[in-house]
Formats: sequence, structure tokens, C-alpha cells
Amino acid sequence: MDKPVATTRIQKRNVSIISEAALEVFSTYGFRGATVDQIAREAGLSKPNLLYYFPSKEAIHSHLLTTLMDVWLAPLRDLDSSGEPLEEVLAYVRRKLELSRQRPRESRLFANEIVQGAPHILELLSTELKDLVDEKAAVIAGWMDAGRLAKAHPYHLIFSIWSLTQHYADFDVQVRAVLGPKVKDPTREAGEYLEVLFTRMLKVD
Amino acid sequence: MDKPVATTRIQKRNVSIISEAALEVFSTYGFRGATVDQIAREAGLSKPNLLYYFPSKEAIHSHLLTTLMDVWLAPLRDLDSSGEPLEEVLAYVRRKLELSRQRPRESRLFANEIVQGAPHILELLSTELKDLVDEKAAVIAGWMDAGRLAKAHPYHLIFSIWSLTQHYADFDVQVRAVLGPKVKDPTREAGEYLEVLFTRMLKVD
DNA sequence: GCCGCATTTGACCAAAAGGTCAAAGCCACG
DNA sequence: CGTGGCTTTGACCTTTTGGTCAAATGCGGC
Repeated sequence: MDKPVATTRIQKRNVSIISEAALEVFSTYGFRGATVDQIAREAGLSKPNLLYYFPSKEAIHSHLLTTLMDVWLAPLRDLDSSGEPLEEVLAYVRRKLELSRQRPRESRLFANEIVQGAPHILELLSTELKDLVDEKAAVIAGWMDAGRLAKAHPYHLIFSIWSLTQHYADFDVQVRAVLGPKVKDPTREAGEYLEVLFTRMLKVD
Repeated sequence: MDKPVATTRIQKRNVSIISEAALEVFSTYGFRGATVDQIAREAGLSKPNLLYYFPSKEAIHSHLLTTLMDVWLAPLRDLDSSGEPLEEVLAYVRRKLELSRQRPRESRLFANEIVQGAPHILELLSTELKDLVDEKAAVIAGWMDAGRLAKAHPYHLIFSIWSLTQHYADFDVQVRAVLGPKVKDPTREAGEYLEVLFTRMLKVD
């Protein structure tokens, strides 16, 4: 389960190559559906070589999940309690949607994990994630109480931002199938739509 | 790939038992992560017995997916073009959320499938699903053009309804982890929140 | 209560999968 | 340029998995 402490140059390079390959494979097939051979092939290494750097399939997966949790949570961390409320929330939405566009594999990695009951990160969810959300939900509630943002359930507001933005990464094939081949960049349209949605939802008239 | 034509009483019963067990297992572990033994155990049948009713693991999965697609799409089908616009959309949201609460396994079955690129139902998505959405999006666009609903991108409006309602089934563990154990029924809160959200989004002042 | 068809199953098979190991190759440093 | 540790790998092992099969069992209609 332990992530290898990469010391030498070669170690750093290979751990990074493996992580990249594993992200590709895990995000596409889920933990159980991914195979070590597949990851090794994707990484251009032999299987025993890969297992020289990580003790097991679980270890790679777990390493990815914990490493990427920060990337995943960064947009919310950056929500600034001293900023202008509506603009802060909209900026959060934009950052999150941008992340969905630029790092859809990370989004799907977590989606796969959570849909299947989050067996490997349940702990993280109810500690690190919960703490962060508690904090930011309080900030948002404060804004609402001060009349600077229309009232709404702060936790569900955050859920709705996750849900709406990640949808475009996690369910990309469905979105594209429905929109048809003419729409080249669904997230552009999505950006406009979400801007409108959260403005109408939160603006105090 | 063919679903068995259940004729006798026993056949009907067993096909139904197997479908139920398969739904349980596939929705929890995804297609690749589920095993035939697991489904057989869940169904209380021996593996060869199970494979007497369905020719392969793929066949069970495919049978489930196509059978449940109708349940899945029913709420949208029921959107009535002759109804009162805002109330119709809100009723759709309610039906969809209710489905998430009552049939979360179906939601996760599709979530697993689509997150992983929808390898088994890509065809269905760009025909049956697309056709239905095209039709209903046109209805909604009509309402907006007539000034009976605030303007917004109709397709993305539908995506947002899917995304927000299914979130409570697909990411249930995350929602519960963040809300903490005191919240017994997240979808109740969610219902109130979504009512507010779509009202503010769509109401013409 | 017997026949024929539907149903069920234990035993089995081949392929895939996670992981191990000893030996070989390679690289940096004295 | 030789040695010691880091890196790589072919061969192998065990378990799991999807699927098969022949034989046994059960059931409904006559």
C-alpha cells in the first residue's frame, strides 16, 4: 500500500511513467476492470519491472487516488472567503469545469471509485473532504446570511457544482452521443449554461 | 447476446431472479468487476444453471441494460408538451430524483457503463436516447421561444437534470460522507434544493 | 406411474490475472 | 576498470474466471 519513495532519477521517471499509465487504465476500466499487464504495457515496462516500483495493483491505485486528491480539491480550496460572493462561486464553477475539460481521466478515476462505493477512499471522504466542505459551506452560509447571496442549502450547492461540472468529464460519451458530432466542444456550451444557471440561482436582486 | 424467451413458469422466475441478482452485482462492481460466480451466488443458483438461462456474462449485462433503458427514460418520456412549462420541468425533476432514491442500482448500472465509455450501449445512446432528447429539447425550446420559460440551452438543461438527480444515487457514499451520519435522507434535502434551483433558473418574472 | 423434455449440477478446462524469484544487465563511483 | 547496488526480465506459480459437458434429477401430461 505504501507509495515508493522515489529517490534516484530513474525511480522518479518510472514512478511517474507508471502513474500516468495507471491513470489512463484505471480511469477507463475501474480498479477491478484494470489489469496489471495492461498498465505495464501502457507504461512500456515489463510486469515484474512495474511491480518492482509498486508492491501491488492496489498500491498503484491507492497512490494515484491520494496523490490526485489534492488536484481534485484545489478548486474548492481556492474559494476565497474575502472575495465577492457571487463572483467567487462562479469562479469556482469555472475552475471545476476547466478541470473536467483538461483532466477528465482524474474525474473518471474518482467517479469509478465512488460509484462503486469508494472502497479505497471512504476514509478520506469523511475526513479530508468533509472537513474542507464543512469549512467552505460555512463561508457560503455566511454570505447568504449577510444577504450577499440568495439563500440555498450550502452543501447541496457544492454538490450541484461537483455534479454539473464533472458530468461533462464522467459522462462525456453520453453528452457527445446526444449532442451529435457537430458539437465539437460540449464544455464551451456547458460553461455558458452553468454561468447562467448559477447566476440566476444565487444573485440577490 | 440474445435474451432468453422465457416461456415456462420456471424460466420466467429464474430469468427474473438472475436479472435481480445481476443488477445488484453489476451496479456495484461494473461489468468487468463483476463475476458470474458472484451473480450465481447472489441468485442462489449454480453457475452452470445460470448459464443455462443466459449464454454468457455479456448476455446478462446486455439484457439488463436494454430492459432497464425504458425505466430509465420513462420520466423524460412523460414530459408533457401540453402541460404548464415550469411545472412540467419541475415534475420531471421530481420523477427523476424519485427514481434515484428508489432505484439507485439502475442508476449506478448506467453510470458504470457510461463512465467507462459505454462500450455496450453506445449505439442506443446515439439513437434511442438522442431521438428522445431531441424531441423533448424541441418542446422545451418551444416554451422558451414562447416566453413561458426563461431562456437557457435546452440540451444542457436536460443534462443538468440528469446530472443533479443521478448524483444522489451514483455518488451516494460521497454525499453521505460529507453530510455526516445525522442526515438520514439526503434526497429529501436535495428535492427542496433542486426545486429552488430550477424554479430560479426557469421562472419568467 | 411412465415418458420425454426441461432443469440442475459436479467435474472439468483453458485462459487470464496477480504476483514471485533467481539470474542477468546496467550504472555510478572509487 | 571493477565492484556493489540498482534495475530489468523470462520463466514460473497459484488463484480466479468464463464457460462446457455429460450425467442426473424433476416435472407435467397422458
